[in-house]
Amino acid sequence: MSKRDSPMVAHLLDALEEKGYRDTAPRRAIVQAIAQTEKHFTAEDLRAQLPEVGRATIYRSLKLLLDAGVVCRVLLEDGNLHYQLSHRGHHHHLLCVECGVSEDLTGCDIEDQLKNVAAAHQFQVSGHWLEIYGRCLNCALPAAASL
Amino acid sequence: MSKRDSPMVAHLLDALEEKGYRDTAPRRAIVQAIAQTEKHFTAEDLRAQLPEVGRATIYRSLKLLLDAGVVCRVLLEDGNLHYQLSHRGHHHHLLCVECGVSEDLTGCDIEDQLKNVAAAHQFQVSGHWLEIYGRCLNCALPAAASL
DNA sequence: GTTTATGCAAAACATTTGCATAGTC
DNA sequence: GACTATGCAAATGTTTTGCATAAAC
Repeated sequence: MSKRDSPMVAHLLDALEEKGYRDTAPRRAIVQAIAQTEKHFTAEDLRAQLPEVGRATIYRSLKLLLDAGVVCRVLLEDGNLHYQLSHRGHHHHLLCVECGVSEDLTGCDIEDQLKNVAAAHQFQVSGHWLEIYGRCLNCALPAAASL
Repeated sequence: MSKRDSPMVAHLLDALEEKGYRDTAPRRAIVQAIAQTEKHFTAEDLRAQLPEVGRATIYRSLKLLLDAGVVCRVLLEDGNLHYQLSHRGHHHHLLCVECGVSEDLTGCDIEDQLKNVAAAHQFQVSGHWLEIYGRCLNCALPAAASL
């Protein structure tokens, strides 16, 4: 059970508890850091933010959060994989290439379309991974103004 | 100019030449290894196949081939990035999760659809990355038969 | 002959693991 | 008290870099 934390922090801790993982100080620190950002991040970003937490604990905790489904990986345009807060289940991401803000896109209805395309290649589709890159409102406006 | 090589090998060497890169023995070896597989591969796969070529040369050559647009990166379902032969320009991949065969999918027409979805989030789309996972004909048949 | 590429070894990262200690339940 | 988590350091794996030598043009 989580104490008086922000709703998001409580949600993340609950997800860990549900999986039988213990409520510890380092995990709280990690979860708080994650809850505070709307951007994607790397293990090393977290490490820089939380120098008091050991490297191994950061990597191990990220795996637990992934496993619990409350954090997911996102693929950046340059091929780097980062982490971010996530809805459970299948979804996609809108990633701002300027500021790094990322947003979950639930409700994915391209699967049918993919199945049709793949059928032409005699492929039986079992899944897909889609990332969408662009500019968020804040970043798109200044760019348009300076044209 | 490339000698009597397979058409694909010649195509790859030509792509390098077009960019002003020299025709060397290690590059030929790398290009031949790549031309011979329809699967995705890693730098270390190539290294195992070509022990006579130095590690650095493999990594450097892969970058050149990427830059020349004849090789691209694919994202595996587990988050690993591999390389594969590629059409130039924007395209997607059908990846067989059983045998690793991968096929290019040219003609991508989901951009409009993505723009609509993203507009609802006030995002201005500039690009996307889509990978499709499933089973190729050879792998789908045995699986269906054993049900 | 000038320029570019190679190979090696070392460096730079990123991630994982073993193990003794400390914290949680 | 039993079990799990942590921190550290070391091991592992991957990719990059410096530099002297060799090959291409």
